[in-house]
Amino acid sequence: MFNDLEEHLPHFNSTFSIDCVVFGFDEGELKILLIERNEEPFKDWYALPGNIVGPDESLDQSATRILKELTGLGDIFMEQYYTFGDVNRHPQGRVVSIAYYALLRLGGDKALKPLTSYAKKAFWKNVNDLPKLAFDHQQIFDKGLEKIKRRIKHQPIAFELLPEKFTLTQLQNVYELILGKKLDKRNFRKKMLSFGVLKELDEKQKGVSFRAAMLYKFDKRKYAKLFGKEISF
Amino acid sequence: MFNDLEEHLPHFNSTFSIDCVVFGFDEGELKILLIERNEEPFKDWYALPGNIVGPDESLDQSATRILKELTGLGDIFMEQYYTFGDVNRHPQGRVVSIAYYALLRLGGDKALKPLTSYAKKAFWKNVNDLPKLAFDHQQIFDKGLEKIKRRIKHQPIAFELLPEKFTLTQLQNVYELILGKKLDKRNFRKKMLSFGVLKELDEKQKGVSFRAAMLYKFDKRKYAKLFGKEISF
DNA sequence: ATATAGTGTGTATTACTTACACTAAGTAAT
DNA sequence: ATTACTTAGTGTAAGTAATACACACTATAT
Repeated sequence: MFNDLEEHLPHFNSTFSIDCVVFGFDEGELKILLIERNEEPFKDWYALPGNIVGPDESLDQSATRILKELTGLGDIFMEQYYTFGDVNRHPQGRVVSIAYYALLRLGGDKALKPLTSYAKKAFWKNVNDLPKLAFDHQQIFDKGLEKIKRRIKHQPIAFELLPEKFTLTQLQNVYELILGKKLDKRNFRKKMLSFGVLKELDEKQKGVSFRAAMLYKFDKRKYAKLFGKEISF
Repeated sequence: MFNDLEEHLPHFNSTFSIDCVVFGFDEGELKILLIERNEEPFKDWYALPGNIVGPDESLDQSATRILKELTGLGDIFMEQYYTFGDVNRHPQGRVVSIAYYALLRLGGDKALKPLTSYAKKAFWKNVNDLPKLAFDHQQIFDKGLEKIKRRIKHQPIAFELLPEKFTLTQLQNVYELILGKKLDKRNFRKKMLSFGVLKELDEKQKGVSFRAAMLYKFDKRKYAKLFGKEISF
């Protein structure tokens, strides 16, 4: 299939891979998905989920596949954000890695059963309490977090982390965790509601031992419109 | 050097390349640098400058080298912004391309004498009047323009396009061209000056057949500080 | 009934954004 | 020297958005 390449293009043995920073919001914490590696190099180390891009898949397809293998989920919000290509970032050769971040609704306890051989297991870890990571994955994570910090200020991506029905406090929580600072409750609500993408439901939170909060969902049509525009938080 | 790769990593013949969208501002126009290709595929077509990443250079180094070969200039502001990896984007094989944009002070008439064999010649072309481009380079350009539109709103990168001494009208011009809309002169000046990174010089524009404007330069120290923060234009 | 813990609401002040039009200064032509 | 031309340079008022701030309400648990 790639005979032409050998004949015409200057090339050397090289590989590209995808690495994913998968954010999830659960029990008031911002977490990312890590795996424990089952292969050399860095066997038994913790790492970001990632894999080699196959010859017949595009980068986006590859990222989607990796997440599917890991979580069983499709239709996840993801976005490519940076490509890491230092010469020695992989001890076994030249591997350029294209990084994606993903935002995931944790909601129910979705069991993580990686279908891949390269990972022993997968688990969620609070972003403020990460172990030492393999390769340059700490750097990849740092840049990913920085990216969604910027992004959340200008586009309504926070919803991607929440279940279908959520309270305003939960939404505020997501913003506070990503931005790393406290926000004023009244101002937050005023502003959020002013975007006009939230729909108040006739339903309240359940199972809490205090006053139950109203549940909201977001209006997908208006949300899609807003997504195109720049908002400012 | 990359023996390990052959032994351990799944791989196939593949290559990565860098493509650059080099913006320049000249005579009131926003331009980019194009080359006329001297090699197959797409021989004689116009294309963005770009090249294969060498085995011993990082992505940033490679991008810097490409610009140096093309313009003779070093120390150019550039930033990686997206990686294009569709399976069939290159007719001869799998080539993933990491895209950079660069902002360049045109100022004097710097002759463009490409030192590379793959380009017959290089020239500047107004962004609103681009010819048909090779590969997926139109798409790469589109995304690059979109990127600096976003970026210029939040970070003071416009200066990178201007000569050391410039007038406020020139600065406004850059903003208008990138954002693609007219701005109010008084409001623009008010806001720009409020950032506190501009220094008024004791010097005026020369060689114009009308009232000469004051020249400004920007204060690099304050500029560096501001660069870290988010501004909003 | 009482303690507890989180929900939900309004206003006043300040800062920022927008819209808008004329005079000043220099050059070129007569 | 006068005039015509072209761009430079300036202020204010009105509207909009951001911020700071405190207490009563409601559901549950004991």
